[in-house]
Amino acid sequence: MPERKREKRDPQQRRADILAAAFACFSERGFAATRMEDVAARAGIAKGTVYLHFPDKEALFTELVSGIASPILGQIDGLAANEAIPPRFAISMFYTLFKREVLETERRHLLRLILAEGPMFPAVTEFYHREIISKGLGVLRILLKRAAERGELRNPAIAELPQIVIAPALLSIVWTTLFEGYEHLDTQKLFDAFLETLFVPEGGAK
Amino acid sequence: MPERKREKRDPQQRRADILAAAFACFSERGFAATRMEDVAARAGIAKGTVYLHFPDKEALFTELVSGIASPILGQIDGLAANEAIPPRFAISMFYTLFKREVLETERRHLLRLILAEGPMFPAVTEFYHREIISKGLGVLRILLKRAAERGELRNPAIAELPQIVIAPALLSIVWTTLFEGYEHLDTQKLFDAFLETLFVPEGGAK
Amino acid sequence: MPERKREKRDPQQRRADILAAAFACFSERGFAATRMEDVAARAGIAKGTVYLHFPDKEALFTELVSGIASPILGQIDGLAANEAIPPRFAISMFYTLFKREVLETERRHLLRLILAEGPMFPAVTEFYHREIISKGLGVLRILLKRAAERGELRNPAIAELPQIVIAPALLSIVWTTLFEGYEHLDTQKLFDAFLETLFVPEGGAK
Amino acid sequence: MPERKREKRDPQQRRADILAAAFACFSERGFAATRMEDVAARAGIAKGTVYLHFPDKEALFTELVSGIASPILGQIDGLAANEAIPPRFAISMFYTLFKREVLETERRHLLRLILAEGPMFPAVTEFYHREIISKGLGVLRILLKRAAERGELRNPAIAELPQIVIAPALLSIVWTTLFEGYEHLDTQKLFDAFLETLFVPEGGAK
DNA sequence: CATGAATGAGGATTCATTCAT
DNA sequence: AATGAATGAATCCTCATTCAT
Repeated sequence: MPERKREKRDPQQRRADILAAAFACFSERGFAATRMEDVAARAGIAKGTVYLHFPDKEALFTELVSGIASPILGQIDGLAANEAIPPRFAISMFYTLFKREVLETERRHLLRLILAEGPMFPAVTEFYHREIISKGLGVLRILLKRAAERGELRNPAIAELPQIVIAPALLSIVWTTLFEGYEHLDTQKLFDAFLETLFVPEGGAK
Repeated sequence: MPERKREKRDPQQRRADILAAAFACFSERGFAATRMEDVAARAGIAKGTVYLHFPDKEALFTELVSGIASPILGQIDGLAANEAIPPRFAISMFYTLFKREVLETERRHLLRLILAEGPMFPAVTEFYHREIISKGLGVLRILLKRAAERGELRNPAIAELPQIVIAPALLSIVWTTLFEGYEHLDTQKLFDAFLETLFVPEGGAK
Repeated sequence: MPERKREKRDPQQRRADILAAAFACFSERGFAATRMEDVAARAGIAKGTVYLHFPDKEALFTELVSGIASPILGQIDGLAANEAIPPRFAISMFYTLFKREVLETERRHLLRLILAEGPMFPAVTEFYHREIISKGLGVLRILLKRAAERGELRNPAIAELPQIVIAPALLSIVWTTLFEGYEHLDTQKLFDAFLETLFVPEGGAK
Repeated sequence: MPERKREKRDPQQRRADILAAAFACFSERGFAATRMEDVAARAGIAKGTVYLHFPDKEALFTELVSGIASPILGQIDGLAANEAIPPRFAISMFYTLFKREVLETERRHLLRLILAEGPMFPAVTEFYHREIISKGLGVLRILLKRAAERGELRNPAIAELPQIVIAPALLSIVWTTLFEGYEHLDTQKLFDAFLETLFVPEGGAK
């Protein structure tokens, strides 16, 4: 019997446990359908303990979706800095990073959460636009402009629509979280084909 | 006294009213946060009356999301039938249709609903894959294959990944639903630029 | 078996039932210790039904203490109007009225409630001061002044302290609700003796 | 580092600190609305420490209200002992004592506490009647009787109703606690005027 | 059919009390 | 002894659903 009553843990660790449990619950059932008791049970603690770390359900949710995003960001930032890196390679890296850090981890449910619950939590949406989307698009814009100047884009007009680069990533997330069970999608192929479509073939330029 | 109480309407119409009200409510607040009373109020009827038409909240939701999709479908089906229609034009029409029938109507919230509530209602997800996604991809696959055979695609590999065509549509929905308030996205430009990227320029292919 | 399920009553009556039940509960146990379920049970209805008539516990309490006072007031108002009524008789009537309408009814717990919970509900205190105390003191002031002018007060200075007339009433309430079980107090005697103390003996003036 | 944690104080002092904190809290918010943590915080100690001195919340409350009364008592007792002290002066002293020791200290909330929580703690009510009320009335009865015998009372019947002397004191507490914010009451005047009413004027009795 | 008052299970949150440190 | 994190019973309130009118 794993009778682990009144286990006292490092507050930071406890907090992390709760966030992990909350992420699992919210991912599976959404904000409204998740009971605080579920989160507690999943974290292996009592109902009341959650409230020692988060003031209420909404705060738990908000901190959760806000906090999970940050780590992704740092890695993207670097991609545009070095001009020596070919834009196509940088964007290819963006997809690879996205695949490894989001799509193939539990974080893939994050976007679903934001999309699903966003309108109910404007602060979250605003945060995501400001901190993630806006910055990501900024980097992409630089990369696309650089590519356009170097004649590497099949359609230079795309340099003004960095969102287009995000589209397949978004699709991969939606597909994976909703339809993968019914029909497989090879996301690697998707990203490769998309890159190949955006960029002039490597050897064939000129 | 203009007693308009207990107005008796055509049951079919009443049913449609409820579904319309339900869609508005569910779109705005999600399944859990929508109260049956809200739906009734929006439909201009009493709480109990809803139950004369739908056995319970879940059934209302399920019938709703299922029913809303059908009208979209019919129009897409025709696009691939006529071989005389140039594939590029057909796909352009697909985007136009999507814009007019989904993006610029309240139906744009549909995806959010499915994404948000899908995990709680697997039947809905399954239905959407089978009835909408699967069929839509089928049509696109035919069109892309035809385009590839005619040498109209810049990257013929795309013929096997019709999801790529959907990606910008998906992005447009997500953007409109979540971020439009913070930063405008010109969806027409997005679709046009994407089409231009997919297809070999009409006259100018060397 | 008195199985009286889903009994539909006149809303006004239902409301009154709830208020009566709430009064009993709040009187016995105070605001905090009273459970809404207790009130419902006492009113013979389900928990949720209370909320159809009062938005929350606090509103129930506030309406209760505010509403109970009103009927008392009307009768007092008249006492000062007629100059022909001797002040001593009017004040004697005041005590009699108080005894019959408050002290000897369940309303006697009202004051205890206000005294006990007042500081937690400033709106209630304010209401009582404005609607009851202030008006009552106004009437008393007129009566005492008249009595002083006619030389009927043993100590004319009291005309400026109408609160003194209320003191025995207050005492009777406190005694009755707290200590009557341990030691009897003859309130009639108390009021009579008090009157006799305030006023110059009837025959002996001049 | 001026580590002042885990300060060890004299247990008696610690206990007194807790009682003082508890009185402040209970006075302000009542029994139910006071959290043990509030008491602890106010006493400058940790939640658990309270339980080292009092078994539970109820015991803390009971010991508190019982303990607070004792100091008042001793001083009153003496008033009746010395026959040389004129009754009027003794009762005047009673009011003065009451004013200084109760009305103008935080003890003025005591009555409210007892009145509010009495029904939930019969032992407290009983204690107060036995230890305070009963003894106080005993002293007053002696004084009034003595005054009556010496012809100093305007209305000798009062000798049998010592509660009458308490009435203005009670009123002053209630007024101060509830209504002072809305309308000022000069309690000194109240007591003086009442004394003047009870007793035959010193020199001027015709 | 339509109504909306009534029901009561369910979930968020609080807080007295315990106990490992 | 002192601490304060952890516990979970208790309570307010909501809302899907029912049913008497």
